[in-house]
Amino acid sequence: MRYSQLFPKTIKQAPAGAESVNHQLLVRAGFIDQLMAGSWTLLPLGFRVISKINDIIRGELNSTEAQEMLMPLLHPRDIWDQTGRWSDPDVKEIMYQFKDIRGKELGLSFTHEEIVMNLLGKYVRSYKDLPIKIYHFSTKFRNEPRAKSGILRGREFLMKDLYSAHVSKEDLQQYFQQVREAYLKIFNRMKLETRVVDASGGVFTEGFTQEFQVISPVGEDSILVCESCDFATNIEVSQVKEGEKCPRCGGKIKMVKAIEVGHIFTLGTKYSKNMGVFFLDEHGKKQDLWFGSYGIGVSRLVGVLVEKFHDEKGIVWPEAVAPFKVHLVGLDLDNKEVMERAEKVYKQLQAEGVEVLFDDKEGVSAGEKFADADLIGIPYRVVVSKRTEEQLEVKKRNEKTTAFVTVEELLKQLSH
RNA sequence: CGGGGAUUGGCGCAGUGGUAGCGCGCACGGUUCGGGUCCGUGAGGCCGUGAGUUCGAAUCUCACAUCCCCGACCA
Repeated sequence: MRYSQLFPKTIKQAPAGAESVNHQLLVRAGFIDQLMAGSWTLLPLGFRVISKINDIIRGELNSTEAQEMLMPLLHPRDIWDQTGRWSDPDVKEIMYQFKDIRGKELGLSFTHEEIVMNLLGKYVRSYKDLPIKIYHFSTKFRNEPRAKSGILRGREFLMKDLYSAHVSKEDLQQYFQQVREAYLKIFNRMKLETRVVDASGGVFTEGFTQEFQVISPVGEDSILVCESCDFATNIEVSQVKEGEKCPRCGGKIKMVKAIEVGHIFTLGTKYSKNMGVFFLDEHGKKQDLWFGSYGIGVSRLVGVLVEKFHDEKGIVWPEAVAPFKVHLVGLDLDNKEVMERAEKVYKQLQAEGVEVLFDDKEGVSAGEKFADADLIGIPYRVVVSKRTEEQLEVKKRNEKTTAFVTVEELLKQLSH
């Protein structure tokens, strides 16, 4: 991508009122744009980050034999009535519900348990049809009383939700553990350290759930963590208190703020029973399905990553989720020879499959280009200028030092 | 939904009753050329909306809307 073509360009000043770091930096660097409170456009750069995150999630979930699909966001009331959730006062607070022009009652999706169970009811007959693991990436709508903190809490956001149906509690629990491990890999790949905490299921279930929390001062949840091991628990359900000893290792327990990035639920047979969905076991006997659901807040993750990975100059993306791998900065581009060299490097990198953002603008000072590169936060900054001659000047965003290398050496460095 | 703050060119802001200004950005010319150079010229605004007060309102009053923050509530 040529920077001269990139929409939109960076801006110097954060919008009035933007206080949280992710709000300021993501807007300034041109990753997101606000439509209204809690509602954001993912601009081209932001969308590239989303795609990277989704690819990571997709890869790990597919290796649990889960299958990707896509479900509608506009839901008819009658399916939601089957579990009684349409009229649940807690649900009514967060679900957008309305009538269309014919008077048909519809809701905008804030989750898909009912829709998935309805789908399963059409296709599942036998124990041989199970287990089923299906997921999608889609927009979720939640009528939040208060949208806040940039992209961290919106009224409309992107989420990956996975649903699984099983013949038995044991099989569900086994898959639940498998998803738990997959989630840890997913967050690990984007360099996010998460604590897994037992939590309450809110409007979803009274059953067992676990949250994946990233410790951060902008977090909205308070969790109790052990200073010595990875023990953690949500204060909503905790048996231990701050200052006490860790039940696992005896270390000291302290309270910290954290952001929830994932939540996994064992939902038991409640949905299956309420919606009359069952299967026949090997004795021809009707059995309820064991159901689970598993969510990751994808757009929230973008904000969390910025909160965790930034410095005073801008964002510092972990490589796995960066919108581009290389920010190629051309200086002295009004010099024809330098421009030709920069173009050549740009094309070489592209030919090798390296994702590169090429700052090809003429008449822009070096300082301004460097400031933009720091703000956008791409992992490798590669300079071509009069000074670099036949070499490239490489600097990693998260390091201070620069090095002069050949294109071949750079490609080698990028490949591992 | 309770409390607080904000609303003036694209963005950030100043302007306490007498015909609207600065910085950035943008356009043009020159200058500079490795950390947001400098100089000049120019385009761009029903001062959030509505109702009042006044000879006269960005400025005073009231209502509403929108955004941000703190609570209550939650991927």
